[in-house]
Amino acid sequence: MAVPDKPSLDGLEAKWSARWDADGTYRFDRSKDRGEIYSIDTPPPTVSGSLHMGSVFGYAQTDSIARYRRMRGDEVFYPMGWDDNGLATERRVQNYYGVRCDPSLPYDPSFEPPRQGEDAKAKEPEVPISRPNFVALCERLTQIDEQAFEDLWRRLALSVDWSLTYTTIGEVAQRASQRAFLHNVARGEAYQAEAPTLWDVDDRTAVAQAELEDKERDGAMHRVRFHGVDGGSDIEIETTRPELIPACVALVAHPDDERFRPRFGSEVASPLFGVRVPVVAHTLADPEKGSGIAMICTFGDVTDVIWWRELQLPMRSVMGRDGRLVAGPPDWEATDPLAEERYNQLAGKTVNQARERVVELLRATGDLIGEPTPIKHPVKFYERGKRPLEIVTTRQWYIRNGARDGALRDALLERGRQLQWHPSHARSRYESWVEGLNTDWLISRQRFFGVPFPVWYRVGEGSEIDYQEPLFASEEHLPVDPSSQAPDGFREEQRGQPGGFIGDPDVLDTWATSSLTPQIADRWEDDPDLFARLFPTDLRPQGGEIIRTWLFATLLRSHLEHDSLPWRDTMINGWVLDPDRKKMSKSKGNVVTPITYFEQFGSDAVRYWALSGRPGVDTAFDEGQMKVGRKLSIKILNASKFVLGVAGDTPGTGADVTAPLDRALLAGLADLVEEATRAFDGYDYARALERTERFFWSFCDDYVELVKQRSYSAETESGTGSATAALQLTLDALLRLFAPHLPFVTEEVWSWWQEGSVHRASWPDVPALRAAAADGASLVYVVAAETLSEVRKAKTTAQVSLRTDVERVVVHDTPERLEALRGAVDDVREATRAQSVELEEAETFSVDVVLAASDAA
RNA sequence: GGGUGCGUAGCUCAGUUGGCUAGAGCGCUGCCCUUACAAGGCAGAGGUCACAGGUUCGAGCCCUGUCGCACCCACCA
Repeated sequence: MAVPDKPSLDGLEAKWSARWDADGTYRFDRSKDRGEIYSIDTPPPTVSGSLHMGSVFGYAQTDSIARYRRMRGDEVFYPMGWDDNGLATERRVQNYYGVRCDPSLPYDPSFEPPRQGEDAKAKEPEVPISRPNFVALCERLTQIDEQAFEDLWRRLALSVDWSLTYTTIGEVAQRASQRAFLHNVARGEAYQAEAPTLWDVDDRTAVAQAELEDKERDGAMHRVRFHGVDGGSDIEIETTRPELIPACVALVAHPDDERFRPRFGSEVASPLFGVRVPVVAHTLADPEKGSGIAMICTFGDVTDVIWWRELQLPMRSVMGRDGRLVAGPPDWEATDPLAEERYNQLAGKTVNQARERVVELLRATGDLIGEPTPIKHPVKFYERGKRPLEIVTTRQWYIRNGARDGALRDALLERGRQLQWHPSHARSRYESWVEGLNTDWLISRQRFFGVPFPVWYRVGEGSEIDYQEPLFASEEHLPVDPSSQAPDGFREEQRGQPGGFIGDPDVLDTWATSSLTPQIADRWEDDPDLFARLFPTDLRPQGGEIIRTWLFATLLRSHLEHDSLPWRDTMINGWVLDPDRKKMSKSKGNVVTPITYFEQFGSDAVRYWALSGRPGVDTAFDEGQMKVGRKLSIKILNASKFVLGVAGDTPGTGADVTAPLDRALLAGLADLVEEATRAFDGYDYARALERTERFFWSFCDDYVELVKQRSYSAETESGTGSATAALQLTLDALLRLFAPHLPFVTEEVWSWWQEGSVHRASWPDVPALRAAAADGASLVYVVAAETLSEVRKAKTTAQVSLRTDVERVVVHDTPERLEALRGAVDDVREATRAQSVELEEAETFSVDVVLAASDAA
């Protein structure tokens, strides 16, 4: 293809993405051995909403690494996955279609959703539909969303092999998730337990520690009187949750607290309900807080759970799974009709309603001391939740994660040290998370769109369910759906019948699938040959905010299943900040959609912005950087057009590089390649880009200007062949160096004069450049460029055109630098349009410029 | 309470073994239609490198402390 007269960026994205797809440019060759392969464990984006610049930011960075490794000769395994299972999708489906899943409803084969589209948000009540109908809608919408994501990624030029794409709800992922779970069970790493659990009352599901988020909320501190009994005096406590007084099981103070020491072992009676509770001691009670003594309820917060467990207190739960107080008082042992009547005023109320009522009652009985004091305090939320979490007792599945096992915890910390973190300090976030784990990983969710547990339970003759000995699916049948399939040895008709079975109704935490992305993408036991060529993988790129979830969980699963790290390196990308330095997020309403920026500046320009962000560093969203990227791309087009115009569009001019200036350029180019290589090997795509860009601008401004006249000359003249050879060699290398960052424009220029794709070309070869540079000394180029710059400055100061003729240029400099300049003095004379260039020794560098007589000042 | 990162030109940021007058881009100002590029090019102004000590011949870079910002972790009644 020839060099166009008027090069342009328009249409490059569509043209080249189609070509790459047709040519299979990024196709993975699975016949390669492990040692030849560079495998990437790509983050599967959550396909539950709009696309934002944060995704573009991190994925572009990963892609630059993939492209670099490919050019270095590695066979790059770079798949894409879609994380479509889980609550995020369910929420989106609810809003999008105006429906709600009610598992008690029967399947309706002719169901069509009442509405469609996000803006239809929840004016009308949601229509309840069956679980199979709901799951079908989830599948329908995720397919639409996944296509939109793929289009975006293609526009961004992610060099993934699209034939490798997986989804976290897909069959491969389900099989891997269930298999890994069964292995965990077999090794005793997964277990079920009935225990107090953090519970989201809106989504009606248990949530795990990793999904918690503290939020500052307005609250009020209530000072409340507990009544002395058996001759003891009253005790005042402070609480933010007076509605839980009926769930109170004890008061607790620090064992060394002299104020309460005499009371330990005695009892007090709760206000309103008159329930006798013991006064107990525990070191977690803080004498500084409140009145120094706290009430323990089942359960107000996670500290209550610890006290309850360690002090072996009774259970008096009042919180329902719907976030309302349950009907009828808890087991108070001694029941008082008045107390019962008071409790019944609270039953069925939400937390806030119950709190109000309790305060009224306390005020009436005189047990509220003073008025409630407004405070701000942190409250635990599910990270995507609207209301605070409650704690209810439920049966759940867990995987051991080191929270209760020091040896496992130490092993995981050691794994963290074996992993290569980029940047290295990202590891501290992992370590503080592992060190702070306080519960095993709760992996069951009371939700619908997810991977089911491959588990059934026997139903006894009296219809009681036997949770003690679950029936597990056998591995050869995976994936299974226990809600529609019967366990071995049973028939479907026995479902729910005495002597029959029931399926486990829960689904796995989405992270219990996502934590297996290496096994899913690499096809694990489905394709052991492929797995052996890919696992453990080379790179895990991801955001820092999911170190505690995705990274930790993946490392844990790999440690348990394979006794190895899942990857060798991890690259942690930063946040995208809006211009006000706030993290961009949908909830803050400050996100911008990438597509408008692709259209306005071009994909390469958007990538340029993303790849200017240093590894791991939070980076401001900056249109200015995109403008710069666009300018750079256009400059590459034009400079290439010039080079190929004078040097010809046939690669390899055959001439030797002989001129000192040309050799100096190539010596500098070799240095650049070494530096860019070192940067990329350390995952510093930004440094590689910055250095390459700097060299390129100098090449355009200085070198091209210096050799312009010489390269225009007829082939026979001395030095012409040297210049054109150097120009070609440099353009060739620069296109390769820019290719990982700016895939479209480099491919376009490459196509003007080279065979194949630049993205399958090799990374520039330093020894070859050194050989071509021969004795080249960078100083020649440096001094020549500085001299040229001084002359330009003189002309600018004189307010004359740069093509104005110059009578005389006198360069004052040290002998060493003058000697260097001597090799390029003809080029300097031509470029400055000077009649003569004279060199005079001096202590420091300076240039006298005498403009032509007619223009001279 | 513990931890991590960051504080360099009006703005966004480079500055990797401590080394000559601290850099880039944007923005601002001025000049130039130079046969690759006017949706461009060239040049200029602009900085007590948060602050205070210390190590060193020499510190933006190393050490100590202080202040500020962001984030992470934690049993916050």
